[in-house]
Amino acid sequence: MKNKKVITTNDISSSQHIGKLIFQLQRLERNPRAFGEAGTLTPSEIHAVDAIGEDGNILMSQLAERLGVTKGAITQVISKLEKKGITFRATHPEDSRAVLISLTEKGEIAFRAHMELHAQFNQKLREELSLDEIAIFEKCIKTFTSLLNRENERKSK
Amino acid sequence: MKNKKVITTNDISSSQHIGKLIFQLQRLERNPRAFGEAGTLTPSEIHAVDAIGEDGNILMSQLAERLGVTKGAITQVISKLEKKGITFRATHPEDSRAVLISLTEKGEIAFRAHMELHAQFNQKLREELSLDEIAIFEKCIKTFTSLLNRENERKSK
DNA sequence: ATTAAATAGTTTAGATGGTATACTACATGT
DNA sequence: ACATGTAGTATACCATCTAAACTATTTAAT
Repeated sequence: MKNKKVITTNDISSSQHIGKLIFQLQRLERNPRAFGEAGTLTPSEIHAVDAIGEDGNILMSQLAERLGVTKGAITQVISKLEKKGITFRATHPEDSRAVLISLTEKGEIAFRAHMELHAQFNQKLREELSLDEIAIFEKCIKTFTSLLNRENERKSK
Repeated sequence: MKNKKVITTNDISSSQHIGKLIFQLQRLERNPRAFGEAGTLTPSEIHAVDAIGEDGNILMSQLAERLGVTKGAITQVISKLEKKGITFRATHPEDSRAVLISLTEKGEIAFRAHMELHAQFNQKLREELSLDEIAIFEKCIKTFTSLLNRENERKSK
């Protein structure tokens, strides 16, 4: 039987906060969600919708790059979205191998519902934090992310 | 063909930073990793090791609660860890239904290697951010997490 | 004491989301 | 013209989770 904390240094506390953040993020990323008239979409589906929505239309391979997954994974998620009537494929006019993905009307609804969700979340955050705090928060997130990115790059070599 | 940004408000930028953070976190959470002599563990395995390591020993159901998954999921991950020689089961002395999980020597090695990884990461973060910034960062993370938590709770009702 | 209900953990089928690999079809450079 | 490269797809497999049915044990009610 041990004590709860074997090592006690001031860096543990920040780890704990970040740990809880990761916990909640993962929890959020595990469940499907309803997007208005567009119906229920899984996390990976809405991520794809988000990327397509921001670009207007996008190649399969660009989507793979952007979401950090293989082309095979994209084929699967797009096929599901197509079946749900959220996206549609079109052959690229100058390269018949390439496939351009776009949002249907229903897809646009899902996209806007998702944007709205984010906007609401950001507003809640602004209600609880000052502008200065948010500015620093963003800087820290950027630093944190680039450290994480370096970590991920290092590992994938 | 649309413009890259349909809507441009100042809350978009913070979304983008957070989006990238989530992207990198998920990327990190997708790949197994080597923990010294203890061998390679998948993300969910090291999460379990972490929780057990901090408590010394823990019941299956406590572990499920702590990791935010069902008991069935815990049974599965612990069975894998046991097969790898990282953890072992013991019957609770006062309730023969209950099972206490503990780390083996090898499990302790994995736990310490993981702690070390976190400590190194925190140190890098401290090199790039001031103490004041870190303090605000932690406050923001806490706020952000509790908002996320509320969101998750709302949904699971 | 008996018995019903609650609780701890396990098992298993199926959902989700990813990879690796082999494949088809098309494009491009020499 | 032909070898090589590239875009996307299909498929087998892996990791992780849930839900639901199950066993075994404990607790509570009468």
